[in-house]
Amino acid sequence: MTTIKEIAKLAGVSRSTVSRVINNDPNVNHRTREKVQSIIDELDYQPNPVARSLMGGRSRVIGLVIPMVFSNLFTDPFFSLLAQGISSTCTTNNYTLMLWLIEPDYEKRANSNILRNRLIDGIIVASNMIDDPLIEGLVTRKVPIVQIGRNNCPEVSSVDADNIHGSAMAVRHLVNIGRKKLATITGQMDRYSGRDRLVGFKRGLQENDLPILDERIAFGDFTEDGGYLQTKVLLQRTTFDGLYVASDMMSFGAIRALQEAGLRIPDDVALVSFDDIPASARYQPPLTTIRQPIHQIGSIAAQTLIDQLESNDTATPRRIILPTELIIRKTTLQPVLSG
Amino acid sequence: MTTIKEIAKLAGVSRSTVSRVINNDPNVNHRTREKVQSIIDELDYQPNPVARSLMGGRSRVIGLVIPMVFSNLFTDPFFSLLAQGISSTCTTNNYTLMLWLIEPDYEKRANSNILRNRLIDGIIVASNMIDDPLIEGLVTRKVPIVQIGRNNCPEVSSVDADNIHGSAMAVRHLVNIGRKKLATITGQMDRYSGRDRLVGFKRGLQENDLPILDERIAFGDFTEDGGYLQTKVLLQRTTFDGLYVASDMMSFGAIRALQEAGLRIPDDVALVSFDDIPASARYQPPLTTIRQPIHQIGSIAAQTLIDQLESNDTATPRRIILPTELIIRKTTLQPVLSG
DNA sequence: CTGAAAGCGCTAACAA
DNA sequence: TTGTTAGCGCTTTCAG
Repeated sequence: MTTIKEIAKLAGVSRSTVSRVINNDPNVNHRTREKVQSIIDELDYQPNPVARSLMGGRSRVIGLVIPMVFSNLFTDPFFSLLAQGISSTCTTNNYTLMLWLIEPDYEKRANSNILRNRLIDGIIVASNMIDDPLIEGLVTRKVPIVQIGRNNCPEVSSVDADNIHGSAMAVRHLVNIGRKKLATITGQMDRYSGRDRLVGFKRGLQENDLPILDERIAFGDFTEDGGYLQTKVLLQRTTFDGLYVASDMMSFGAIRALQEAGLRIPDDVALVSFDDIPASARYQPPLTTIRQPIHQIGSIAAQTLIDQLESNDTATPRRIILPTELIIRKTTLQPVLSG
Repeated sequence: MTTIKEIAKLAGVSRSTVSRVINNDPNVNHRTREKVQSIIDELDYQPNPVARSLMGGRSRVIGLVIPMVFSNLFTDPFFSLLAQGISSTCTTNNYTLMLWLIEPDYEKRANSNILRNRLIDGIIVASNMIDDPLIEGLVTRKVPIVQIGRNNCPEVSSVDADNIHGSAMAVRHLVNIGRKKLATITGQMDRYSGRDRLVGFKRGLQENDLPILDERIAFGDFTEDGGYLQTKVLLQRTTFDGLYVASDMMSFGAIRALQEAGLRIPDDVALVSFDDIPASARYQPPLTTIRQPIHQIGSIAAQTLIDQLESNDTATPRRIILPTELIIRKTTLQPVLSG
């Protein structure tokens, strides 16, 4: 492999000078710079990032941590889309990506590995856990960090979908098509995504002057089985003609439960769910969903981190919230125009 | 951060001795080893992989390269499952993962970055392109490599699903349920996965004494639109009561075309497709598929690479082929028992 | 403006 | 069995 030494020899200068050329140090003679540069170009030389980061300099490597809570990832392309968005931005900016997929069983070990890693310049953590110990550890060690999802650390940058407005939008849609008795199945309450989607549901009810009834709120866990179970609970406990489900996966279970109860969708119960995963695009009955821009979230997260690194300003956190989109798939009901 | 120097000082030995303890060099006194080890444990010290790899030693970092040909990855959890399998094995063996998702537009640039990377000990490439230039470059530079998918380089290790047998199995199933006029839609012929699935289809026909008719072979491209188009082509050109589609995504398009032609599935045309992506599990009509063990492929690929690295034997390639599974989802037809 | 020298954390060859 | 020394490729003082 070509090293700085060879370039120096060929150019007839010292290694320091070559280093200066590489790093755009202004203190280099015009002619010297050109000569060195031409040899660098000719040999297609690039400095060894490993040596650079050993110096404590920038390695141009950033980390991506995705906790694999439950096995959602098996069916949910969240990870693919996110990684794609991040990777794409990294490529554009000449960064490489270090990936950790954390399995619950190995969480502690993985976290300690990540914290001990000396290579990365910064890290993106896709965590929606409230008070994630990894985030706290990273903050303590002053690793530049961008979180995917919301957090309560004011010093941590974050990029998140607008769960609250998205959920309120779902309610608005159900009201628009004439539904008044709305129920919801939530995600876990120890995640911001779970909490915020419930907050949005309630806000949507308020905006439409509908009552918030505890009996119409069932607490799920973002899994298909959870959706099935909690729908049964709702059916026993209350009546409803509109159902907002906090994730597509749960809605698959919910639909099963509704159909078993002999209810037609959307005639008897209209449904909106959050996420818009690809499987929901082909689902029967047609699903109306709230789509989050996962790819975009990824690329913005990466860009945010890279900006912080390059500006050397990791102290000023940025908190970005991206809008969601209502995806209406053909329903058999005519929307009722309302105020 | 803790360094080997501090450990040495605290243990009252030289850095070399600490290094020997870390690397399990037998030439260390029992008592010395214990003492050093206890300090290492106490301080939760881990050697800096960056320094290690600068030495040309082992960094315990391996690369994972996934080319994002077309946008299949958006809907196909192939990537998630594969990454999961690989990541899991890495964690178990104390390796970390460097990820490159290669977008077609940036392929050359990304390849050159990968090739120039000095950090990784070895690399896993999920490429099904025939004569992939990246693979050739890596071989030239003697980077230890395991390919996901088949290849024609005898010196490269590979892990692949058994596309040939899987496809023959699909044919056998169609024959078992009484179909005799079988057609297929293939993948691209510049990929082994495309070729092998066609080979398997033909082999299946031969095994069942059915003729191989060119008019019943339509060349697709692993996309939904391709499946739709090629089914139209088949419908115009020939008749068939069984269709083997080389990927689930294509089968979604194929079903659309069949339904538009007024054909019932599986009554008029029975269908089997390769992959068994999650979306196909919920599809209507129920899909019968050939499932490839993607998660397992990933973890075996990682294990193969790590074994090669740790045994220092990167010269002896391993070629592993993993069996596929026929997933039958309720069809309305009774299987006919056959020899 | 340029070069010599030191050092990042670690391992490996050589001495003791 | 252990310590000393040199060096991986690079950047960064410090002299010149």
